[in-house]
Amino acid sequence: MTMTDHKPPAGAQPLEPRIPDPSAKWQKRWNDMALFKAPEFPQGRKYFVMPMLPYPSGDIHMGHFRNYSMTDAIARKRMMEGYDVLHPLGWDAFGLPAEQAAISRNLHPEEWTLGNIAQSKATLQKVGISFDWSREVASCLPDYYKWTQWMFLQLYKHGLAYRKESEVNWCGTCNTVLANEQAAGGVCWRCGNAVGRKTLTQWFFKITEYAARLLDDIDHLDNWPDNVRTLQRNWIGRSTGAEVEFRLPDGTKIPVFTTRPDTIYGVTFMAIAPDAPLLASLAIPDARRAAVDAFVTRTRGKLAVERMADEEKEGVDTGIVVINPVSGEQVPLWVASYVLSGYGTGCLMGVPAHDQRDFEFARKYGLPIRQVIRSANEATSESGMTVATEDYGTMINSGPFNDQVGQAGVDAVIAHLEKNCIGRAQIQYRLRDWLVSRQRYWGAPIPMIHCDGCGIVPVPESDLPVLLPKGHIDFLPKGRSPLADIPEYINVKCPKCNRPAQRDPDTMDTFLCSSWYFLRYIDPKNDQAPFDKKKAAAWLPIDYYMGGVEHATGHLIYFRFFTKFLKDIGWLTVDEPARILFNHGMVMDSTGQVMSKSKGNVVSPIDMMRLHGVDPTRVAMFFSSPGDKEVLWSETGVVGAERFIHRVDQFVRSAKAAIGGKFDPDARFDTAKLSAAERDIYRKLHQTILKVDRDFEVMQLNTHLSAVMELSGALGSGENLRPELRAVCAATMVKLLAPLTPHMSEEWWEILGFGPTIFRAKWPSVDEAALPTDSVTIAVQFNGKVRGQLTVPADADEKAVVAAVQSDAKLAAHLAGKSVVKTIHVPGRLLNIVVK
RNA sequence: GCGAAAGUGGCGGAAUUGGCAGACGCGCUGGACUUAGGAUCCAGUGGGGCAACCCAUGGGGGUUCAAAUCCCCCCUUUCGCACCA
Repeated sequence: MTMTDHKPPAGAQPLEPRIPDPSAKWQKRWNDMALFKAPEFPQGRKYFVMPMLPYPSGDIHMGHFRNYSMTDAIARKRMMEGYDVLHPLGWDAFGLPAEQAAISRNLHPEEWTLGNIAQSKATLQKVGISFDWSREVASCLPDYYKWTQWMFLQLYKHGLAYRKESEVNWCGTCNTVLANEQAAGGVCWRCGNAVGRKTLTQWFFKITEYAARLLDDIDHLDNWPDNVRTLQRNWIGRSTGAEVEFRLPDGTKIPVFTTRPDTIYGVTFMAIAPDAPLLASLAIPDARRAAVDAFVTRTRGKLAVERMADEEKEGVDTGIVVINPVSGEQVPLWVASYVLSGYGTGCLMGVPAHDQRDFEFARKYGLPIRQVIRSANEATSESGMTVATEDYGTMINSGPFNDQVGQAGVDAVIAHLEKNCIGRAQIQYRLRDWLVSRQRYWGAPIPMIHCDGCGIVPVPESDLPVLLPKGHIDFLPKGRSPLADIPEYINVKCPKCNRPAQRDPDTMDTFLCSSWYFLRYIDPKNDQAPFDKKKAAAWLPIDYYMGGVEHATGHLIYFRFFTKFLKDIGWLTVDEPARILFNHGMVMDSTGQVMSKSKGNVVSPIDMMRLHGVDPTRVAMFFSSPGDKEVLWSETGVVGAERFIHRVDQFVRSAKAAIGGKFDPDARFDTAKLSAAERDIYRKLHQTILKVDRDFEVMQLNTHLSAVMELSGALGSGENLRPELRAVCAATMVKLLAPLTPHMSEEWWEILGFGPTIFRAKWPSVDEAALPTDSVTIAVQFNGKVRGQLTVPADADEKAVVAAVQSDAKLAAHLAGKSVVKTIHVPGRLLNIVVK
């Protein structure tokens, strides 16, 4: 990896920006006046805005620049609106790339990480983002990860952290296990390689205990994008149904989950996952033993992607029979590749007539198919079926349940199960517990000790942090944590019995670090607690959280989970962390490729700034598309931005020259005393304020800018305006631009004679009296086609407008020889005359 | 396969949510001023037609006085989930 080169394109002359860039001057002043330093406690109205915690992979790129420029714009507008603003940034500083860098260039991960942080921070300061740097956090520093460990201990104390042996996602490239969310689609989220499986004993968080609340509370996240809410709902995946206890002839229970208890008479086989723990404990008849073992070995050896790619369902008969507790019938138990060990009980009842997967499996192995549901329009015989019928319908061939319909049938079977103690209504979630241990060095050590005598013993809170050992460490992956090979680290005394014991050698998933960092921003220096409860109560929730959709089913679920947990144990007063979530679009290169270091198409904001200045670059980016859509980055757009800024600059200077001395930038004018031209401008000015407010709040900064451009176009040179109005227009335009062009606006504000900073000036408000117009231009349609325009008094009614049409020769011609069927008048918009 | 979103000039994108499609900008064309232009300013710019007008928001149907917007079918693209019983 190389740090971004800041050299101009080959052959280009070193150029001065077209407009002098005042950014350094203002950055220094802001710093000197501590403009962005948030108070400990908000005094008045508060606004907590933040971007998602970035991983410091090198210097920042255009994507970061766009993202932070958006939170910057929000922070600055809120400052002008009088809020106490908290706008912090920190670093998701643990994680694999640092370790990879350590291996490939013999740098300690910490050195590499802190170097990247320093460089990124320097760049962000140069582009003038309004972060309160006094609250910066880095998750890899002991004063931060001490509290990450503390979080782990709280979860453990409350029974939400546990260890279990299971088959887990294993990335052979990264040499570590992965959480389900990080192995979506069977590939590793970081390196993109196929994920394998491995049986290991690992730490898990019982996020499933919060599944219901995480799902239900999505309904209250009104200001989150719908797609994120849908993604989360699907990811958590609630299914309602029943658990049914099938039994072996010897009485051993084989519980299964089903969403269709009404199909229980249609069960013709049972299927168990090859890796289901239950399978190992079953007595398989000798005759079948070898075949079953061979199948299990073969299936379990496959990578997750290979298994998913298998179109054919495969299986083998175990020779075991299972008794249907409702019908009393005996059916064979198969091991089947399509059964997932992690869902439900890892075992299912096969109902081929009414489940497509079971149907395909039954067809392949010649298992019987029995219809037990009759739905409205299907009457095919079992042998003629080509697909399963999964619709609800009337129960048939179902003994005492015959003729029950749909949900009533489901309920009747569940009632029967419960009455006879052979099952119960149940809800299943697709969400799995969160696997949090990682076999790597560069993460927060898991604060647990394994003692032969006492078992698992948590590190006492007073002993935190458990520090990562420094010095010479072999980072080369061996399939176990590098910490396992450091005796000075691993060997400790048991806190309980004081006898020799071992530390847990693993570190935590970095998603833990980022699950609570927003709380640390609130109280970053606290060495007694992760944060102060009163400060948290005052600042939370986050008012505006900005990040990419890619975190919809990972970080954003974990972070909601932590918030709910901390509320439950009395640390927080909110149970949702963020009020507004905004998904920014990506920055792509001009060919539509995502900018990424590995593709080598990263554009550095530094080059752009040097060439064009900070604010023109911001304008070009904001202008190119709305905030939630991607940007295809091209340098051509910046030309328009420069021209626009230049025009505003001219206007501001000439307006100041015309007025000479002091003026009130928020002055109101009596429209009756203005000339017609002035009244039009004054109206335009206030219409612009209205539009800008509306557009800004939905991050449509492209139309925010276009509104101000229109205003600027309408103003022209401004020579036809009285100096007071001309100056107010200049001041207002400068304010409306301030969130987007902070440095230029400060400069203009100073030119206009104000100070010390525009960000303590009042955001413009709309003068309602300026808005009404006395006449409007409306479209005139005949039979829905626009045939002309007409300027009429603003309050003209339909009759008056029709009369105006009749007296307009060109329009009246369309009426000649026709009869009017009807007219539709939309005041201020159009008149449609239907003629025949 | 399932689910979600989106398809508008040469390009980025507007359109108060059913009311003049193409705002604003880039690019392009012409002009002005210039020793010069990657500067600035002015004008033009969806397609067709001398015109009245006609055609245009992926394609095809429909609802409506009126559709980029609502409904149905199809095509394409992007994203998410991938046997969740």
